[in-house]
Amino acid sequence: MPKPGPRLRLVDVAERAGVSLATASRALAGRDGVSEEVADRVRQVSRELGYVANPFARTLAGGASTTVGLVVHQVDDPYFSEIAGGVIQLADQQNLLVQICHSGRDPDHELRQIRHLIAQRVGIIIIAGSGYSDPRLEAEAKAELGAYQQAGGRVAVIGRHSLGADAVLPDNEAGGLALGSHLLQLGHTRIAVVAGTEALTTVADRLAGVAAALHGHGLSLAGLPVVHTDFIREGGREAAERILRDHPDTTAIIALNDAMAMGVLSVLRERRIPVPGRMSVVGFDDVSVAADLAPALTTVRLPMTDMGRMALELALKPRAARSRRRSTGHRLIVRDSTAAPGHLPPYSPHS
Amino acid sequence: MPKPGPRLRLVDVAERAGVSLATASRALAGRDGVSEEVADRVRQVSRELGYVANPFARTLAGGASTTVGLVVHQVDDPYFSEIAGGVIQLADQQNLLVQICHSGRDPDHELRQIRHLIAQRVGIIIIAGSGYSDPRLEAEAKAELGAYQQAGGRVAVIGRHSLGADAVLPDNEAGGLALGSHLLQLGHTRIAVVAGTEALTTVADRLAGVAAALHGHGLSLAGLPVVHTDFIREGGREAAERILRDHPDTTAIIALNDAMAMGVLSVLRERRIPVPGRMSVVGFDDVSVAADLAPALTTVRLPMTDMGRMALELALKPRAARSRRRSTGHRLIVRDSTAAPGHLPPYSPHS
DNA sequence: ATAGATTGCGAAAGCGCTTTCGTAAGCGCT
DNA sequence: AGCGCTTACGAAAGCGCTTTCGCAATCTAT
Repeated sequence: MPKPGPRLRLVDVAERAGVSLATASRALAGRDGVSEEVADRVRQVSRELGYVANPFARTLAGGASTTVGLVVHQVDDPYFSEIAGGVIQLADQQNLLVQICHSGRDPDHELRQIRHLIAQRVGIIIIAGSGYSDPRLEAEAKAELGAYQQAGGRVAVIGRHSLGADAVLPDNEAGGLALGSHLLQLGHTRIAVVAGTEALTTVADRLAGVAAALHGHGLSLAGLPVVHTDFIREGGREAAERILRDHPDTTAIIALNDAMAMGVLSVLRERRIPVPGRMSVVGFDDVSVAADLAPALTTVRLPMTDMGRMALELALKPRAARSRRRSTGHRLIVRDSTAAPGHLPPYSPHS
Repeated sequence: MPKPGPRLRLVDVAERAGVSLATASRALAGRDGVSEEVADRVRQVSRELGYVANPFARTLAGGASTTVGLVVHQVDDPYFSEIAGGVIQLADQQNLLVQICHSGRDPDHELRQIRHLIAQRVGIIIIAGSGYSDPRLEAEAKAELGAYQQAGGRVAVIGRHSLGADAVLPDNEAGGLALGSHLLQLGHTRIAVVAGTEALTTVADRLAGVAAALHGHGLSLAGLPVVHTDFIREGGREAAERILRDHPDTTAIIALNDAMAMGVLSVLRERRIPVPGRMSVVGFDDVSVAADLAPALTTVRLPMTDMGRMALELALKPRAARSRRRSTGHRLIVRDSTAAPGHLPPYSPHS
């Protein structure tokens, strides 16, 4: 790995401005103890020379860190990249740098990333994405982050409530309920759920919402196929194939996120199963492409960009005595992937 | 901004291992000048104590930087997030941290981000996304990066050739040619091009390919509507509306990236213009959702994930005397959004 | 006027690491 | 035994910044 070379230092600026190093530092940091006149001169020289402070030295010397670490499950998943977009939007305004780390949906890796960020001494850590239901791992992460916060670090989490930090929380349960109710009202009863990894709390929450909807109609989740696979497109594909094979009379599929819904749709398209004619499909999140899919996906909208922004806002605010929670709105977006059942004869794998 | 608190330092490890600070540093860095026995002891203690070096101090002291800065035009554009995925994949393997910055497609902002990364003393900078045709800005960025490389920094660029650095280059012109030829062979002649920002070199290259295809069939780009808008979905929408208004007899639209193609498709869907029956549409890039669109998009596939990986590989290799170029394959992927023209009567805005 | 409180600034001490330089010990050679 | 040469390690100097501390100079109060 290379090492960068000589650069303009603060001493150079100080010299050119005819002041001491200390004064120059104070002037640029906006600390007082410097006359307006001198401060102006320093700022002026600094601008002329195009001086940019070395953040490593600054941080090392105990200065404030200006980078925010963002941990996501997967960078190239639209759900996370939209959240990242929101974080970056606000960070840019505040002149903060965002460092994105991805955990690959592996709780151990996530913990390692968090440790790394803490070691980096970033000032703010934002953790996006569902928590894991393994209590040991959550506890470990929580302890690590607790010490970090104790030491002055700021933490905010998105879509997760178990980390003892300020949180931005979509109402996953209510969303699940809305989705379930929508399908039930259309008249579906043979509903299958593509649930994603069992280890994710988000999955559990959304599932609980679906269960509640069913309960309201005198049905139960226990009687329906619930397939746990990976929380990504490929997982949706697998689940869809299993459902078509084992429960060919299913008329509606609830995927607990849009990525999996896209996988489901792709399988249905390959098999030429009409959506929504023969099968209704719903997703969750409303990622930006959901509206462009074939057919346009009925889903629950979460304001991902706002969620990212809100999380950074929370982290930026002075730390409160107890962790704050901000919940986000959600809205059922009905598009073309759902309809009443029974428009077409049921699918037969051998036809 | 908070400052993190006290942490385990290298001296602590050294003390516990009964060696000097210097020896501990050497042992952990794998430098020689330390006996195997002592080195083992230090590593052992370090592991037991869970020591993680402070990268700021390390970098400041002239050590190797382990973070790579990735500059993209827009984080939440799938084209870039797939590239980022590739970079991160390899970086993770190499135990490097990736810091993603986005420039918002603004060359000035991009330059600022680059300066920031250099100031951060990251060891590697990867710049993804088209260059700008403004020669002044490119020159400035090039100068900045040149000095950085002079000083030992590593730079790689993706899809851009003007920065005097190792580059991963998709053959945009050949891709444009493939797209043009495909439509011409289907029999289209009233083709419109949705070109994206004029200031991007990628746009110019792809356009040149289209022009070459036309030329081969005795046609010329000059005779066709070429609409320059933003290189994103919304730009595609605008362009599509303009084309439908001003050139209602168009039978095929070439969008120079998938994002804009998605915008085009969304407008056509709203107006209930059948694709490909009445209008064929092609994109460029083959982002992962392209296959799931309505209809599935005919496009040119670029291996974005590989491109990200390749760029980091190039940057990791010892610097060559002159900048290296690796070109990527591309492949026309014919899906359902293209067909021969004239299957249906032309669109009339007043029907 | 003089003591005490401000204010504006410079000197210098770190932050935690890497690296250079110096030294003591161990080696083979004459 | 004496010489150089290598090897293993410690002391100490910095990397570029922030901050504490102390000292003039200036100001307020008596």
